[in-house]
Amino acid sequence: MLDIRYIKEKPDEVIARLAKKGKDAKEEIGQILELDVKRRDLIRATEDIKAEQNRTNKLIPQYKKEGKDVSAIFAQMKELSAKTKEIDEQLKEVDTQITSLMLGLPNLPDEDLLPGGKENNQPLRYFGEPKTFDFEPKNHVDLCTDLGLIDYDRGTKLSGSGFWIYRGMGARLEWALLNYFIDTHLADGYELILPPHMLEYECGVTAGQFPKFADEVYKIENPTDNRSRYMLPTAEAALASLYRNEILTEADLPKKLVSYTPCFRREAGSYRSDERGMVRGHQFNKVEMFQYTLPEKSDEAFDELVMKAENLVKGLGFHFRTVKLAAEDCSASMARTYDIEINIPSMNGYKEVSSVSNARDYQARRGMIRVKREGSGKTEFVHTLNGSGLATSRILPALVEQNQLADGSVVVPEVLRKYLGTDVIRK
RNA sequence: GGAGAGAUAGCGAAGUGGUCAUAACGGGGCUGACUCGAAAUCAGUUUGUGCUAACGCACACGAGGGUUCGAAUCCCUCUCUCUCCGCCA
Repeated sequence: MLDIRYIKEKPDEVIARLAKKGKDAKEEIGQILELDVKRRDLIRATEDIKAEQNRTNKLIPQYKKEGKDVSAIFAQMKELSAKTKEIDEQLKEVDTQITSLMLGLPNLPDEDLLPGGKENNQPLRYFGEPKTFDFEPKNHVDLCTDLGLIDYDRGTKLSGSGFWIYRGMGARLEWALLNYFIDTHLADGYELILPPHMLEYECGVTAGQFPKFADEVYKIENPTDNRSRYMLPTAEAALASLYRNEILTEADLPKKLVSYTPCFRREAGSYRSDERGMVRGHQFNKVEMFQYTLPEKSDEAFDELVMKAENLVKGLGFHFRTVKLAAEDCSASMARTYDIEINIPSMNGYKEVSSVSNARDYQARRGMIRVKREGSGKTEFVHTLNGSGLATSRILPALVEQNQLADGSVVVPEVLRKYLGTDVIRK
């Protein structure tokens, strides 16, 4: 959620910045400003009457004690009460409209982002060299099938298209990756959080998925009660709500958290042909980094998260590039996002394996997550950041493709050997 | 799943229709006094949100609704917590 005071002060700037994200907010901003004036008028009107009600109300016990007639006061009170009720109803309606509009506005992109979409993404740095082969390399679907790492067919049998089964060494490789990620984060002092995999609606609102992007997540409805829950689309949705409606102290920050969860996505669109196999499914495993910081510390935290993600990819021996996303390619909640992309040989080009974002105070405003300042005692919204560290669904395909040998076996990266107990995966 | 009890400030807790929500009382935190320092003692201070240029004003007693001139207090619905029983990895 954006700061309504900022919208009021500089509406044109807000419109211009949102335009960089491809959002034409002219109409909404106009409506918000209009409703805000209306809202404040109503507040003043109802508060004046309430103050009078309170003053009058205090006279009643006094009059009764003195044995005076209170019927005139009762009549007056009744009138005032009717008036406030009427104005309060209008106010509630206006509040609902403003909230709905405010929740619909995406975050402002940082000033230094280029406008527009993917075509304006800027690679910032490259690490290593693309892998070359002196034989015809197989794609990961064939490799994983031949080596018995992934059972695509039976995954589909169990749950339909978009689901696969890790088995044997495949399952162990997956698990080894997750352990490597988590152990690295623990060594960096992050707290491991294992959250529920079903969340209530409010979590989606805070993270920024709801109300606009509700179609992207699975909804669970239980016929015996009428509560809905939503399959967790990313641990970010859980972690962003961890301190919802709480006031933290300065000493609490930064909170450095890491979660492992499966992530469930409807991915309602059609798959692109170059995303076969396990690159895009309805369920995948991800280790997610998350930070709550003081506002002035979030840039620093962002750099830390990017570096951590890069180091994980480096540790696996991948060539990668780090890309600064253009405004429109950042998701709605985020002020800035860097992607780390690796090369999957069969897919020609780079694929995102990590996405690190700074939401600034956007999520904190939606979830009322604040920090109390030590000196002034004032409360302020915290900043939230998240980054994948990492998702396995593209790492594992890339790993088997890049590390394949001519005989169809796959070399295990050094950092994973202690988890897997072998240095080569063979048939 | 069944039965019962509860939800008030960071914590414990009083308050059963107006004058104890400027939230008693207790304890905790912070500041000051005393002290070489500390403990003890004494004094002061300590919720959030909205509106306002400001003084201030309004709102919030788990959430939402209702009754009433007026609700922490009465009624309804929901959520959560605790105790006992049942079931259970």
